[in-house]
Amino acid sequence: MMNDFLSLDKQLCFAVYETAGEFNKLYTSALKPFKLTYPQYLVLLALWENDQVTMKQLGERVNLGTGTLNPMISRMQEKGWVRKERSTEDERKVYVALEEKAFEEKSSITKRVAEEIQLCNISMNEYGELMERLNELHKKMKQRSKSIDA
Amino acid sequence: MMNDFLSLDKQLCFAVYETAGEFNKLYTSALKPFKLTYPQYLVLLALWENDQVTMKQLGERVNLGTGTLNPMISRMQEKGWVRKERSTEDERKVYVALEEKAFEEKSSITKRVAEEIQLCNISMNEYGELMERLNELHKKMKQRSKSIDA
DNA sequence: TATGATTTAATCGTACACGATATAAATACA
DNA sequence: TGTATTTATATCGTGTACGATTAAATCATA
Repeated sequence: MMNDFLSLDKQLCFAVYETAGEFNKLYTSALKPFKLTYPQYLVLLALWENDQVTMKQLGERVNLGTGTLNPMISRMQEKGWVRKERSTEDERKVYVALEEKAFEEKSSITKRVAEEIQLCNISMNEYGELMERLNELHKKMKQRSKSIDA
Repeated sequence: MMNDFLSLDKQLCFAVYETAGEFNKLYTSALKPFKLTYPQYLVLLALWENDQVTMKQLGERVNLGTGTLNPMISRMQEKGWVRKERSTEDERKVYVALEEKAFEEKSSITKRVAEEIQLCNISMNEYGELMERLNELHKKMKQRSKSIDA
């Protein structure tokens, strides 16, 4: 029983690890024409939904700490996707805002990504099922890490 | 229809990304006492199954290129987990072999990891289901990336 | 209102991760 | 035999990722 569990766990951690890697490669190739990386695209997705947020809020949305996010946003700023604006009311806060370029290119970027994904022939059903189960797992893992912190 | 697809995709890539991140954190904390990282543990898992393989073979098993694997194996060598041995028959090849330490600590490492995982209260059923679906997806994504290369 | 605690960003050190390039050994074959 | 191609590993540059530390602004409260 314990052994079954261990062996399943071994397989699952490989599966998650490798699937994440494949996603990375897939998106990397789709995003290459735009000179965007996969994590940068995830940040854009978050910002397209909700612009003008602080670094902290953005970090919570994409699950990244300041040590990762800060240099990444700086690079995106240099490439003209976003700008940082320090709040005048509370000078600790820095707001991240989308630049015109990010709005203009939104539809070509998402279109390109969708085309690439569809090459994988994944059905909507498969997609939905997998995601539900991933989210269940994700939720449990987050619960654990929170209870550890406490 | 296209929009449903796009929105599902967006959610799925987030879900995979974040779940991979949570796995990383979970294993990182479980492996800390052994001074192992999560990718290093995956390499050990592969080597416990099959020792004495070349860098190339190992890279295929864990889905990592030489640019990632080589410095990682060097670090693991410095810490006494493995050793590199250049083949005398074909001097291009380098075999990776486990050191005694890796055999000795195997059971305490896997035990520690299993304990940590069980804190998440994941049932065997959930585990198995999720993995099957991940593997389906993974297979399709690999097919795609292979057909691109060709 | 001074000051200690909290909040927010930025920086630092270590370790992946990948594609591109370099190097050297082995093989193919004209 | 000699040269071109292939194969295996190593290195390089860029970009995540994370925990720990630093620094500055704000807040709480004595």
